[in-house]
Amino acid sequence: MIRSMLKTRANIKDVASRAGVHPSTVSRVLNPATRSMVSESLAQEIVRIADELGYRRNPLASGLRTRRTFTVGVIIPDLTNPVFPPIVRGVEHTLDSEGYIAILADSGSKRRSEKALIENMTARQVDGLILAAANRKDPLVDQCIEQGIPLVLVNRTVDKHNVAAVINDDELGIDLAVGHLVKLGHRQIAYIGGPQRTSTGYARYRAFLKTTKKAGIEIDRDLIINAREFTEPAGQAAFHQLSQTGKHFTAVLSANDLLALGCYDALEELGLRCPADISVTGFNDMP
Amino acid sequence: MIRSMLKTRANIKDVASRAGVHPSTVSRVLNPATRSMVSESLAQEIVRIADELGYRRNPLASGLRTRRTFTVGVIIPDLTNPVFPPIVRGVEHTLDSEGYIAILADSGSKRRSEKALIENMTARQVDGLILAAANRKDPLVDQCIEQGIPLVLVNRTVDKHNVAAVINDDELGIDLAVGHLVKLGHRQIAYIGGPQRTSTGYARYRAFLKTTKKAGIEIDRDLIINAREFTEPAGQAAFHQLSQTGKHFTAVLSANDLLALGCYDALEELGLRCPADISVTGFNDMP
DNA sequence: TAATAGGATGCAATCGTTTGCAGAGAATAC
DNA sequence: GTATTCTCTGCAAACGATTGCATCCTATTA
Repeated sequence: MIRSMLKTRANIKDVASRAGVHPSTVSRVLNPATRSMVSESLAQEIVRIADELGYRRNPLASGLRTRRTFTVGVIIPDLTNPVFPPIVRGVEHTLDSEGYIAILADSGSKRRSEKALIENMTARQVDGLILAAANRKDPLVDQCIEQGIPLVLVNRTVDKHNVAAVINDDELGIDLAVGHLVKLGHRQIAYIGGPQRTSTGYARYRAFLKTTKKAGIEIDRDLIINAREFTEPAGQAAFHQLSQTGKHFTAVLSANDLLALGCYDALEELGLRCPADISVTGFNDMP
Repeated sequence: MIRSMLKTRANIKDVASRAGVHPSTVSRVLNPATRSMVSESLAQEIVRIADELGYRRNPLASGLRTRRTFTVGVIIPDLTNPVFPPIVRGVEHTLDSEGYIAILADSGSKRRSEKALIENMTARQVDGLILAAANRKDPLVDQCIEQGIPLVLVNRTVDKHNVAAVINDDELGIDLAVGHLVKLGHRQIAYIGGPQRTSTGYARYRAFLKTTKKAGIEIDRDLIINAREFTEPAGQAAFHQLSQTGKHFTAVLSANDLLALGCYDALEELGLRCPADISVTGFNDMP
């Protein structure tokens, strides 16, 4: 075959000429929405020829014309944070089943690069964006909405707008954690929260206050520390800060598992044992 | 401005007409390789106008013409396996710095879907593929090579061809692990290996045999089990199988951390403690 | 001063699809 | 038997960029 030497792949024109029809006819057959326009017998013949030639529609060309790329951008702050892989996996799987693909970007939590990434993705004509790194007030989100880019937030949400967001029930989670600690007999509970600029950090902090109040537990404000980041070092630092207050506490509730891990590090440095000396509870669901 | 009402974004024609030149001139200016063709003063003017209008090249159109999409496909068997996120992150970061983006797909270790994914990605005209899921004999890899698709293997490699692969030094790793156990005084060492169809599983198995021989350790073949998968349940099952041999061993070396985790599960079920009763060593570098 | 070289820009075809419009028959209505 | 409506397919113009070729103008050379 000459074809195999010249071009890498059959295009719509090849299929058309092989079937003795015009490319537009082939296009119509291969598009479910327009398939009914062409006579059934011819349609079948065209389909046959198409996959005989191994034809695949070129998404670039078709996207150029239709402005749909069946592509969505996924921006994650840090893929090595164990919260995200399962999310990404699910997202990717769902997209795949609908014929979409995911463009993945790890922003490394840098705002600058997030802006650039969004820019890049919209230039690439993604059909939508999935953000897992939004802050409560987020100019980037504002901008997307303004430009009319379909947007879904994951894990976190924003204060303004009402943009689709899939998040978990922070209040319930904190409630369960507090309940658990209380049931174990803890009364002096410290709290290590996350950054208040994030919806999760903020919601969990509020939930902690509310839940402990409801349970009738007195909380010393000095035993509440909101870390600047959801990271292990931040948790470690926060724990040290707690212990430096000199106040007594028997349990620590962390707003996030990475923070909790940091607590363990600090415990070890201080020669304390868990749970013998102090209980540490996290939030997400890491291994 | 009428523009803002009609189209979403300035295109090359807009820039051209605003600058009073032909689109081709704009194209040349914006392409580093051809920029020198146009007079410096005009070039600067065009650049100025371009970013005044917020012009971004449309990668679909340009890719259609040039057949380069600055896109690479990344196929991972299971993103929730902690080995992969750092890899993906690194890959993505490097690609990004070169103006490429990553299309991520999690194959769920299914061969069928891998084939479909590769198909999908090549249809989308990716400039290259990164596979983290190759088997030692891999028809999919053969196919890519045959079709001339640039390919890089990560984490695992194949027997045939010599395709670029970035992998770690399995032999060294096993050597270190065995050395460590020996130094601790272990002599009865069991081994839980990975699937022999993978280069990692195979190489580590060979390395184990070689290293223990070198160290003068007698290994009972019954205490070597190669699991079918690199998963926690597989490790668990393998450990049970080991204990059912009734043979004595004081340490287990696992070819992978997930397998090691499975061992812990099994230990717990058997009421054994680690490291008091038995030492368990893994391989990769999970938290 | 005429011939020639060279630099800068425009022209138009092309990449592979999609889709509004038009036209050709065939079928139906009157 | 003519008029009207369908049904099916082709035509050609987009979509937004790139690039070989032609052209024009200016500078160099003999």
